[in-house]
Amino acid sequence: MSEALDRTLAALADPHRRRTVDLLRERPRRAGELAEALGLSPPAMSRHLRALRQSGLVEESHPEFDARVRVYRLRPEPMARLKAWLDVAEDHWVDQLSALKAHVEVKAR
Amino acid sequence: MSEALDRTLAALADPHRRRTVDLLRERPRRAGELAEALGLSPPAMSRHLRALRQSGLVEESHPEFDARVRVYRLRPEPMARLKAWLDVAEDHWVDQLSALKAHVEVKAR
DNA sequence: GAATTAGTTTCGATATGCGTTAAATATTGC
DNA sequence: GCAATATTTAACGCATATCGAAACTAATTC
Repeated sequence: MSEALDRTLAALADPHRRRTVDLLRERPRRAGELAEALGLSPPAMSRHLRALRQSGLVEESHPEFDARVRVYRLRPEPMARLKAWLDVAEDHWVDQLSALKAHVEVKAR
Repeated sequence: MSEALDRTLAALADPHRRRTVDLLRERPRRAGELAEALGLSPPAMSRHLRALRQSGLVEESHPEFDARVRVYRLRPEPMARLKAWLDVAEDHWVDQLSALKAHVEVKAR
């Protein structure tokens, strides 16, 4: 059922990958740009980008002007799914809170 | 800075722990109840619950009627923080989408 | 107070994840 | 064509996570 969610969470669990997502949230970036920003070696960065790609969080594209370069950009679905999962939880918290609130209010009279 | 977020995500990255959170979302539960529901041995469950406790996602309490039993319940803050982080991203998606939309609309004339 | 129950901790084994170095692929520039 | 650039893949070592089994703690029951 929520197999995809597990892979999303696993991908985001690594601090370097989460920072990568933070950077890609601003705009698409080149692999080398990300490596430098995170202080990672190119191989290490490449592996993280592969993990993010396999989780569906990012996608890769080659720019026209230089086919050596690979540009990564975020894909919205995984984050949207995660958000949806959290919102279910949030709804429940709201339920609990409003139930508590109602109980307190009745008691206050 | 977002050290707490990393620990939350690391805790949720394990499928058994995420399912545990799903179960605790409904209501607080005993350790043994969770172990049985997940098909985990008591030691395995205990270790997962410790990880969840250390991440701040759950808290433990002893019920009055039997001090051997340990009841676990969700704590809202970590999920709220995660939700807040996702909402920042969401805002950006909205920006990107509306920018794209505006671009398309102008072009359509 | 002996046996049972609920749960945790420890220990040893296996597996998985991450980083580094070195080599490989592909593309660009001269 | 040859050197340089951008990035990935491969091979290895190290740290960490997880599980099962056994031992342990503490509370309950009879």
